[in-house]
Amino acid sequence: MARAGTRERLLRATVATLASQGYARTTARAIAGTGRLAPGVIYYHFADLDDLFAATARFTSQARLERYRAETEGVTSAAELVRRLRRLYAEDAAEGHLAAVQELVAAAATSPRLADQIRVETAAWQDFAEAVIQRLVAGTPLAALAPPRELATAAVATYLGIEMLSHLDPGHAAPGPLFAAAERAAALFDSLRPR
Amino acid sequence: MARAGTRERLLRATVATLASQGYARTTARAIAGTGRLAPGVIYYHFADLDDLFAATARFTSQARLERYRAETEGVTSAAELVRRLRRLYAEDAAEGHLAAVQELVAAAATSPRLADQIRVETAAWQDFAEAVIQRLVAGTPLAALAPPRELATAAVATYLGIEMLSHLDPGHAAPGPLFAAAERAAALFDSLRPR
Amino acid sequence: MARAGTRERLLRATVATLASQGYARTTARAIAGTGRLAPGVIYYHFADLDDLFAATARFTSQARLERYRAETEGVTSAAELVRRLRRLYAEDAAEGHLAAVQELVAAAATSPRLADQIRVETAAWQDFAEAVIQRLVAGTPLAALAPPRELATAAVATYLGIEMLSHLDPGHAAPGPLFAAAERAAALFDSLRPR
Amino acid sequence: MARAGTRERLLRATVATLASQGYARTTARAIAGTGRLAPGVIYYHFADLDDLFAATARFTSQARLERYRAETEGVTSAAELVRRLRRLYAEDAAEGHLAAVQELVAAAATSPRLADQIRVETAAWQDFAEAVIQRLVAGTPLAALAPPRELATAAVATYLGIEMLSHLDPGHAAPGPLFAAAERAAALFDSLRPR
DNA sequence: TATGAATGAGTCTTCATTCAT
DNA sequence: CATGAATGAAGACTCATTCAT
Repeated sequence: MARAGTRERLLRATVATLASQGYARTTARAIAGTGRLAPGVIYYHFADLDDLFAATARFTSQARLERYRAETEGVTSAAELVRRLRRLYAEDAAEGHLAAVQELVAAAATSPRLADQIRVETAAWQDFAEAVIQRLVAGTPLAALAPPRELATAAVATYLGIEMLSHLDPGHAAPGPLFAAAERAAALFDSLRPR
Repeated sequence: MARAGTRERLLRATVATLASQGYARTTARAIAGTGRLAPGVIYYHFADLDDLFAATARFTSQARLERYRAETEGVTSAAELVRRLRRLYAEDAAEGHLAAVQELVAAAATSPRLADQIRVETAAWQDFAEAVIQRLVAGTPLAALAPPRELATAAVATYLGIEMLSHLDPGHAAPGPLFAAAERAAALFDSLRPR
Repeated sequence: MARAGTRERLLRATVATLASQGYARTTARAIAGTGRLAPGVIYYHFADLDDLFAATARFTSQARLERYRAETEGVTSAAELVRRLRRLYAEDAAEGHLAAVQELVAAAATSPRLADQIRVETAAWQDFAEAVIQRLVAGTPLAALAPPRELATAAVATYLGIEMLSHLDPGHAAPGPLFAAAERAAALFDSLRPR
Repeated sequence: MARAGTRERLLRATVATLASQGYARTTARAIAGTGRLAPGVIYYHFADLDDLFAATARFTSQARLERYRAETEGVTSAAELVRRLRRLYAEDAAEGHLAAVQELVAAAATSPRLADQIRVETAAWQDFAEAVIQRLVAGTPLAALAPPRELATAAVATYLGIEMLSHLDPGHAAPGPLFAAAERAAALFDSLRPR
């Protein structure tokens, strides 16, 4: 029963378990429990846990990247961009996407296979960030002093780092003031920009 | 004499093992092996592994913070600051400090005790970053649009995020261009600053 | 048509898998894989794996015994007999018959059902061996000092034992010199025999 | 407690379990149960089950070979030799030595490591058998028609094969008549021998 | 204090078997 | 008849922790 879709159920269960329990407790049993499946199914669809983790990295990263692309398409104002990112970040936090990614990055320390997959995904995110930054910065003096590629790397790093910090905090209070400050800076940036 | 020595040997062995093997493989046996000690000793100096990890977080964080304070004392030029941070970051990478911290943060997902300790340590780092930023930004227009507390949070987040990214990369190539770009931006910032 | 075909394909696949992978790795999936069938079919033709193993023992034993009977029919010279056995043994080795039987005997330790079947088969082989020996020994002094029934048991035991030894040897070198020595002894025996 | 000797207890428990349950049921849990030990100890003394099996092959083979050497030392009469072997075989059967070896040989199909060890042991037994045969046959016409090395191989093969057959038989009746027939043949051989 | 053997719970993984299609 | 996804019970192995020495 529920023949089709088991694979995706496993992927979603893995994201949810990583986000709520952390990597060390994301065992085969825990994942199966979250998805209300028998532990054995995992090995019917994936070679081993490593394989499942790599597939999960790909799955969750691509789904979110799709969403980020759709939401930021055509945005040219920095302030508007920050507002959209704030909403997307809230979605990420709610769905556990960022928390899961962070755990996967930690798990990658033990698994070269997973590290490879995550490198591929972060590269896609850096490309995305670079394209967005390019759109904003083109024709401004900022372009000269801060090359888009490096800004993109810093942006992805900061995004991940903020999630790390906010997960240590029971109130998850960190991102709020940060986005607020970013919005003020973005508004200033927009006002200085030539049209 | 040997008493104090064993405790510290355990702490150093834990940092080294976390950095080289990752959290999941930092077992009691692995730590003891790194420090050339019997696994049993751990329980003479620490209540359990959780306790050892919390103590390690404190130990390595405070030692590095001490060093960062000493190296950045009295620096008022942004460019000089970036140059010093670059050297300190290289030290961190060599000693495995940042890698160990990153693994501890991941481990904190499973251990509230460890999460508490790490929250204390990151707060200390944010205070330090805030003080340094205050020194640089005081009396410049930047102070208005980017409040030092938020900048400090962003700085710590970025530092941790960069380590995450660079650990995924076999060549650990990420930080180089980033520091170079930061140095150029810092020089520009210095030139715009009133004396 | 396809009905009978599938059953026999399963039997052949079981022999091949036993010979190449050993009993412990002759799983339902492995057998199905060898025969390019779905694992589920096994249970349409056999009650369970035990039943399949018992049927395989019967199948391969009877097919080979048929062949041994045909090839040794009418042979009265010991030397000629050894030459024929040597060829038959080479066939067994090539087809994996003996290797499969050896694995089935080991598996019989766990399954009384299979042990029963194998006992039936080895009894048939001892009867065959006894008949052949009877033909050779009749009217010679050997008949007195070595009763055919015991010689037959020893012959079957040695055959199985040689296969065990030769399977341990990567070069499978054991049987060659043994058959050569047996041929010399058989020639001597023939020369001493009254006509 | 019982600090020393745990290793040997494991080896003896492995022999006993192999003999009574067969290879497929000689699990870590079963071995530990037989030796009244926790399953975990196995991995404190051996790398894995493969390692334990290889060590068991060596242990039981060498202990028995020692005994065979002592019991056959100085025996020059074939009839006396067969009588001694009969007693030794009865010991083997009682202690499960031969049954264990047979299961180990079957297990070797899956483990190259174990196959290597068993090859070493069977070689030692063939050397032993060759030396004994040499003593008996020296100076008789048999030496010419049946080279000792090949006779030794055949003897070891037959010994293993008899054990296989007798294990299939619930009454273990096979060896009795065989040894009786061998004794008669040996007496005849002795009477024909020059002194 | 220090050692290292021992324990037992828990992890990943495999596999015979069933069953909806 | 055939398929192949799903189940659940083991199995091998690891590891934090304890404890006699």
